[in-house]
Amino acid sequence: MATVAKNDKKRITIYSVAHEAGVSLATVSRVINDSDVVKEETKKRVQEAIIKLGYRPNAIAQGLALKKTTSIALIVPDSSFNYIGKVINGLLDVAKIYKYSVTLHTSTEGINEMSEIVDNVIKSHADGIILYNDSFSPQDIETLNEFNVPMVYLDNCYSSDIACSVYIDYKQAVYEVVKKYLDNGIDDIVIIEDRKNPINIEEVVKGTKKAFEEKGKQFDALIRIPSEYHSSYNYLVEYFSTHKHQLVLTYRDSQAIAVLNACSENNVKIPDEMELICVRGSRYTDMVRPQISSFEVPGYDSGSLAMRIMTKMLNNEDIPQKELKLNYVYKKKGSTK
Amino acid sequence: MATVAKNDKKRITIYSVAHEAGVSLATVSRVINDSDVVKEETKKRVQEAIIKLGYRPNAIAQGLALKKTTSIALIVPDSSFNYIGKVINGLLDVAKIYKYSVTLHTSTEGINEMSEIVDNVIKSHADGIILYNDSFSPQDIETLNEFNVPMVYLDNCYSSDIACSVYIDYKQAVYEVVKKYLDNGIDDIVIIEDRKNPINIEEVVKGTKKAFEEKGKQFDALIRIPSEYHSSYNYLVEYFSTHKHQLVLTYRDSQAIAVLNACSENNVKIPDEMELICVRGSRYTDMVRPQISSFEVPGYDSGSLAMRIMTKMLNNEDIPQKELKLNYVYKKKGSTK
DNA sequence: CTGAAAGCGCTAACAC
DNA sequence: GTGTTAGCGCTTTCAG
Repeated sequence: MATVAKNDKKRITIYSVAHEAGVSLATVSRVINDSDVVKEETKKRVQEAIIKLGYRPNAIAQGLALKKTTSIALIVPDSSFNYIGKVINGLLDVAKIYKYSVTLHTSTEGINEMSEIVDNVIKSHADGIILYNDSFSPQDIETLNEFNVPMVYLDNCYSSDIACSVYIDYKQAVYEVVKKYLDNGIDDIVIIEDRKNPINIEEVVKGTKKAFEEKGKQFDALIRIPSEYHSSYNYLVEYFSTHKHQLVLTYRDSQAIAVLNACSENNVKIPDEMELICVRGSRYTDMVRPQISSFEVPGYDSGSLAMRIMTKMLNNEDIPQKELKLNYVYKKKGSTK
Repeated sequence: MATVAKNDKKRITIYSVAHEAGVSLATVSRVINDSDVVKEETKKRVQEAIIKLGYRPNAIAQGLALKKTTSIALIVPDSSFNYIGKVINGLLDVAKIYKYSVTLHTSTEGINEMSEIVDNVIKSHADGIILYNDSFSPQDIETLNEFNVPMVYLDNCYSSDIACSVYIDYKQAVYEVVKKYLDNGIDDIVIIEDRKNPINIEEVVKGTKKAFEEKGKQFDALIRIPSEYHSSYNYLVEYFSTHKHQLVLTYRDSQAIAVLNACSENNVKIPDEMELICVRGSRYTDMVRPQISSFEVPGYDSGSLAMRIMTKMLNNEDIPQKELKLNYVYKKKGSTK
């Protein structure tokens, strides 16, 4: 029968402070926002009262009065925490600086609960929305735009009157590396599908196609994981027991590691018999052996930049560029020759 | 000069709906909370007005009026996203069911910003706090308790009038496995320090000590990573070039993988020459080769359970047990014999 | 410089 | 059943 103690502590509000300091609540409000010029002496008196009572302004009431919540909504796919940790860190660090709080919303792959998420976000009156979800449909985006709340898209290139984006040009990145391989006469190149990142894998394909086309060749070697396979690893083990390629590209770290393992399973030597590149490198692509060649993408920076842009939008500051392309660096590791 | 369009859409509030439907705002309030008995007909009229206007109740105003925000604060170490993704997923899924939103706060290792976080959480008037941070001091906990807001500690065993916890008994888990090794005459066992998880590593040590003591032996083989080493990997490579042990225990996945690599670097064969166990297994401990023996800890479940308990506390429901111990399963993989 | 008072959008008695 | 009204805690004109 252990219910939890109720919260019935005396509420201490702006009134309590006003009373304690012998001023009006307006004055208290002024000192906590240090707006206007309050006489140094009364200011001090109020501050003492605040300390004495342990007063903290109620952000909810402030939100109502100001019609803004100083909170921003972050929407990410529920399966992404493993590889976007740094992005979130960047986001939160900047949010903290600008006194924004962030609420977390996850979207589940496949389930179309977009409208539910939007509903929650709108009701919460977040001042802005940061969307890290590469599988949103144009229609979803349309829906979001209607609410006229500032947005920044992360890892997706898109902008509008009220939306900016911070992204990495995976197409270009992949184009460059594939081109180099083609130049060296290597053209048996395949890409592993990534169901959780359809749009980004599409960029990878585009970059590859571009490089191929420039050589007058055609590319259509996207390896799709049959839907009956829960884990791509199982399929890949099967696949690589009968297929071999010169170069394999994946998007996510876990896909690359799966390829690595599938090959080891089948005694395919990497990089000697087959090379492997993971587009979006992570700490884990560096932990396996051989380490996997990949693009070093600036996770933390993309997060912090996204939040910084958000604060600019919220302050109606000038935004010279609404689609911010981030730099990447190709890191050659042991999985390529 | 591309500033962002301002949000000057006409606000549609409960008044708009009342007007549109030709009823009072009280009635509208009733239908959106479907409290009381509203005549079916007027109810329908109101609902139509809601749809027509696209009205969404303002959670902030509700929060003010009800003195509760239906939001809970989640505090995690900023370095943890890589391995507690599932925990967060569990948390959020349950929160969604109960209509709670969750705001994210991160604490940075070393930096004592606890008071700042507390400040933000208190100001935000979150209805509850879920704390996943194993490096909080008893004093921090004391501080938090003062605010009299319901808390649940994740991965930490602690409870009070107003706090519950969901945790895994790492001490017992480790005790069991170490005991088995000792029974087999293996006693050259070391534990790798984990600076980011001091309390949990302490549990690991305790479990080991207990097993040792039962055999009349003493344990004091905690390998501390010298503070000048940023990455434990570098230190471990050095360490294992001159040391060898029968069994190595780590807490986190990345530490275990670092050991694996350090050994491979030094040509120490795992598991033949040395065995390795990672206490808190993850998808990555399964991805490396050999796969690392570990305890399968129910990340998702611990998250969802924590949130469920939170909702119970918030509803003043009966909580039969305030410290919930979760089950773990030892998974023998390739890193042990 | 400071106080009085009118909201912000919604809920919850309390009347009718 | 439904409307009226008094807050919830804070900001912000507008006076003084």
